[in-house]
Amino acid sequence: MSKPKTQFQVPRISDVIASSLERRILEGSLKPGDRLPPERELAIELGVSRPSLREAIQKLVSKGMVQSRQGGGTFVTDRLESTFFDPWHEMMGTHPTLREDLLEFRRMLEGQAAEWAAERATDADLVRLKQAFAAMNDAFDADDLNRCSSTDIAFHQAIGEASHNVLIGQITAALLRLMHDHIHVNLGELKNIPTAISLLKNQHAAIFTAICEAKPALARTAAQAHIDYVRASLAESLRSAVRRETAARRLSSEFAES
Amino acid sequence: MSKPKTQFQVPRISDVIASSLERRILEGSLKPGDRLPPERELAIELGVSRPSLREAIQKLVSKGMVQSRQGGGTFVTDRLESTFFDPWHEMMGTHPTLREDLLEFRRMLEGQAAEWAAERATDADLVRLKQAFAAMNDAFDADDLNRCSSTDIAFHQAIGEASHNVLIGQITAALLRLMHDHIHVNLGELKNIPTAISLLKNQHAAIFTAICEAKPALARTAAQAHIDYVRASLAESLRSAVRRETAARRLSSEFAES
DNA sequence: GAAATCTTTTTGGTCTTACCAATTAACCAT
DNA sequence: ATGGTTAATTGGTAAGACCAAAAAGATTTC
Repeated sequence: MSKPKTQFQVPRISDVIASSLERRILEGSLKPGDRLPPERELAIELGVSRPSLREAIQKLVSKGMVQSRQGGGTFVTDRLESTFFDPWHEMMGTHPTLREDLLEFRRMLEGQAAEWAAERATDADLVRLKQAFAAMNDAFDADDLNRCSSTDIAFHQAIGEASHNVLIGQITAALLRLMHDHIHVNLGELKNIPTAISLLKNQHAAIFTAICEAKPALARTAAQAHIDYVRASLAESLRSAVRRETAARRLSSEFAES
Repeated sequence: MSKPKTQFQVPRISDVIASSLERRILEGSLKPGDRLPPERELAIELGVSRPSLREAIQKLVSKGMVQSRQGGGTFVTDRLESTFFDPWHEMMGTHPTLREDLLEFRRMLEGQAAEWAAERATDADLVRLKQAFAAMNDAFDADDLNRCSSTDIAFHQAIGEASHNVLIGQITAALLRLMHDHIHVNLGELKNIPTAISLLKNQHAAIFTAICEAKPALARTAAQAHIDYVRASLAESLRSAVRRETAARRLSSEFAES
């Protein structure tokens, strides 16, 4: 009857699974929008039965971290975006100063991300970074605007993940998603400047090598210089565009292309 | 006509069961401390299979509304210390690294906020900052833990707004909201250290005067030193707390690490 | 007779298997 | 190519069995 012994609550296996998946999501290995492997595969991979895996998944569903559609799959919901950044999509269009704030914030965020990435990146991080870097260079060479913006985002996000700070990773991802189409437009503007492409490539390469060679201070200044250049070019590009008063037409036509 | 589109997500049966049980608990039909019927009986009574019932129960477990003991039964959580709702809250407790990441991120964020605030604060900003600063000092003197945490948040948020960057302001606010009760707990811990209160007041004062006197570099280092102190004190406080922990607690935290 | 110990029953925890339902991809006919 | 039908994929549910821990009951021991 008496049970004064401190009973170790043996962890439920569904709790272990839930924590494992939770950690994958937080660390970015499972990104918002991603689809989880099918339950049957995942159960085998984790070495547990499907009912146990389902219990774990239902825990995450009740937390709002994933959503399941019968026949479709189970998807990671992006909590940060919905929590923090939902109202900002529209603000982006209406409030022009937000752009400047965003670039300013990115200068700090990505500078810090690059610095920490140079300090903490694992071999796996460097592999991912190298792939993203190569893909981005290919896209720039191929002159494909869509691929340029998407690979550019992937590259910066890889840096954010390599910084090994959950908040840096998540917020970088959210901001980049937020800016997706803006980056697209910005790159279109920058292409009017002849030397812009090669300059951008050099800046990206500088960040990349600084991280690979584990030089934090260099990585930070390189990342900040990159943002500084983008900001300056954008300002210049906007000024000239406004002067010629043809920006609107060209922009809309480019938009229609995509 | 052939097939009506399933616009509305067909409710999972586990969700229906969970809602049903939840309702019984909230209505008082199942009081805190009560034991639920055995899973097998309950499954028959509800007309569902046991795995489905278990999925529902695990949802409630993850919400902190019930607790299960193998061989014992499933009980309605007696005290409403559940802390359910925001999943980030829970992660804050279960994932120790998130705490560290958050403090690391705040060091960058609030350092930058203080720097920019020192550069850009308007007279109106300084007035608000002064009010928040005075209120915080009053609260600390009055030894009122609730007012301490709320005024502390207000002070830091005022700095965020004085930085005149929308993203800094918004994210600072979001993170502070997220940390609200943790700040509360942290302050409680820090109060065990005799000199902590006066040290915190000095640090806040240093940030405040640096911003008022428009010394950006000083403001930044002051803000970062503040976070550094909090982080160090917390780590020390946690270490001594862990030393007092029982074997069971230590085991469960190790489980959470894995 | 009371307490400690052992055995049985209860009860949650997990696995296996099977089948249903919705979605998606593949395929084929036009 | 296009559109519709079919097949494969994938989550949703059910049933049965076995294990492990806890509680209840029976037995032994003093």
